[in-house]
Amino acid sequence: MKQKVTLKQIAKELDVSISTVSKALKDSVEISLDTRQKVKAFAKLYNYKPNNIALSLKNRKTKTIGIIIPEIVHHFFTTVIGGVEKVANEKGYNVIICSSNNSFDKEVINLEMLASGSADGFILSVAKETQQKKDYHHIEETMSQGMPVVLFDRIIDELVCDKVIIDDGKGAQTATNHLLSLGCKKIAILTTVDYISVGKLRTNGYLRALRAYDITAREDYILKIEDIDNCESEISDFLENKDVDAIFAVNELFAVTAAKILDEQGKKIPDDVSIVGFTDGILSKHFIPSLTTISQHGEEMGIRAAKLLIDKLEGEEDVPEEYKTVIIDTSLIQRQSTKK
Amino acid sequence: MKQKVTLKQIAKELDVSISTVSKALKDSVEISLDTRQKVKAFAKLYNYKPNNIALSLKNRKTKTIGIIIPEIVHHFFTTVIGGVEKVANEKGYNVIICSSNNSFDKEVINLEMLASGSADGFILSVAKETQQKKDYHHIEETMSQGMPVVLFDRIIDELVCDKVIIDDGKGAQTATNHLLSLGCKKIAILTTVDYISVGKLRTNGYLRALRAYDITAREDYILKIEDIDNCESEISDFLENKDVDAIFAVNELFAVTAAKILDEQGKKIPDDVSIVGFTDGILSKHFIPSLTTISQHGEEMGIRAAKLLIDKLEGEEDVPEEYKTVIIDTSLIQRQSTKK
DNA sequence: TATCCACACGCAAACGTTTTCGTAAGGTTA
DNA sequence: TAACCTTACGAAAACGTTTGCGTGTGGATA
Repeated sequence: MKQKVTLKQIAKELDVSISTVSKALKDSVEISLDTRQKVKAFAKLYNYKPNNIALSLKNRKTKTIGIIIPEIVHHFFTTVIGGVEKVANEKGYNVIICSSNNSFDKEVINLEMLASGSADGFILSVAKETQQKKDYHHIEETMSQGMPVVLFDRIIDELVCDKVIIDDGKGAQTATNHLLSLGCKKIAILTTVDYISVGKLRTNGYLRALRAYDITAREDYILKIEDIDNCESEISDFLENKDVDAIFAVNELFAVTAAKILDEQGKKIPDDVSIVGFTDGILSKHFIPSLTTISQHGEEMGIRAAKLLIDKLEGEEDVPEEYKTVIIDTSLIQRQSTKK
Repeated sequence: MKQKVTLKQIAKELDVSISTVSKALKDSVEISLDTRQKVKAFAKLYNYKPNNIALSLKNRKTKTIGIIIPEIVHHFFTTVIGGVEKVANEKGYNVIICSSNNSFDKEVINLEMLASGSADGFILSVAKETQQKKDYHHIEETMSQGMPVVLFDRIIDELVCDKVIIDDGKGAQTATNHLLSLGCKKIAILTTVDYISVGKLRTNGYLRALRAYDITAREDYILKIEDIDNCESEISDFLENKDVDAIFAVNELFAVTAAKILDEQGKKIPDDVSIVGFTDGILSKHFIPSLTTISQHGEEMGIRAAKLLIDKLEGEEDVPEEYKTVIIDTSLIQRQSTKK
């Protein structure tokens, strides 16, 4: 088992100094051609690779981006990661991914861990618990130590930093408008509790769309689901004996669950009830009927977030602070769950 | 913007030496109680956190596990990651995730990058291209440098290291047996091309099950799909005018795509055709009808892989090399796509 | 008073790099 | 031959830690 070879070892073998080896490998003119070639040959033979840790310590940067997301087993977030990776790799950055599992504590731990030397900056979507607690000290602290942070999707208005979001309200409005334009009048919404920022925004968009059509929103058409894991029974209770002709669901799971329940009730989609979801994931695409949905363009979000972050990382040190909020366009993908 | 505070700075402020600060923070008896308290108070005030990079360099270990997977936007792999994270976090390890995007080159780059200082060991599932090329020098090299590697799912028989797999053949056999026991006689299989190890193993399991039932396998009941992105048309062609009463698909996507096509052909599931899939993902669970499938227990795989790796990392240095192959049990999850 | 021992702390090396600066040897110029 | 310039290399600092060991101070002991 040959251990990793270091400059020191090469230097010893070749009976030159460490600095000579380092310079030779970098093709410095300070070193004679002869020595350069000898060193390089030796390095190649022993498969020398500079130690990243040492480089990080020396350069005081890691060339690594930290991503912290609420869930790793989640299609939307993974598409965002995909986008980040794309840009990061192009620019020679590595990516560390951690999941907070929607726990505030784990978010804090992960952030502090990565912040103490492992990453130069962060792309993050905050945990549910964090949004609930409204405690952002860990993020503020990270920024105040000079590490840029880009928030995406589940952002925090109070925090001054770069952000990448979709216009959740507008997306929801588009979805609802689509249903209205199809002639639907009794449109229910399946949404989340209010402390989830995106849930609230989407609910508002739904309400706005109704208002624009002079339709009075009805309390009993709004279901704020508490426990996602148990959404089936909540939705089932909600839909029982309810006379709706359309459903707007703020995520995929709610949409397909509703579809399933309607199916069991003997209702036809889209003939009896139309459904529009949010997030263009695998479920929407492959479900029968396939679901009309609002695409969030996750990969694009990742790309933009990564670019913003890298710009900050590679930008001038003392350029006046300037923070951007990028709003990614959503788009309606029309499929089978809404009639033409 | 207060920069990160270091031992040196604290030492300077308090007019003591760096070592005193370090020891004080560690509650060393060498340092007087008085000084200790002073240092700690100051450190807390300035929110001192030891620099991980420096620690890694000093200790020659990073307390980080590298995961390299073929795809990040993939339910099964993310569940594995979930399992790895669970164990890793318990044991104080960090996790770096990279995706090879099924490209050999990217796999090599990622591995070399992480191997040069960023991670102590690896958990990896190889890229399609790597299986095709049969070039494993990068993995061998990593191991020869003393970094343990645990392979999972898409493993490489030739490589001597820890492995975590499911018994793909047995799983496929279970699936096929299930169909046979329901009285199905004309069972088709939708599988991948042979160089994907798990695809081949599953195909073999299918064949074995048929043989045990004294049913001769028919070439025209076997579809080896080349291009996953284009599976719909391949499956559609395959299924046209084909008189089958059951389908075993080696993954979720093939299963639902087949279901969709059958639906369009006016065939009822499970009455006309039964379907069994592989991988218990979101699609299988939420599809209508929900799919009977073989669960791979991804999280469990992750947990076992992480444990194996950490055991190696924390084990004695010169204990005789010993490698384990853990086989995770698969299980049949019976749902609506196969009749009772 | 000379010796010894705790006590409390500092020095320095080490981890693997990069880079600035210094310098010896040899050659060129005046 | 003295002054100078190249060429080719080495020494050392720096990044932030940890830790073994050395050491000055003061008090206790003989």
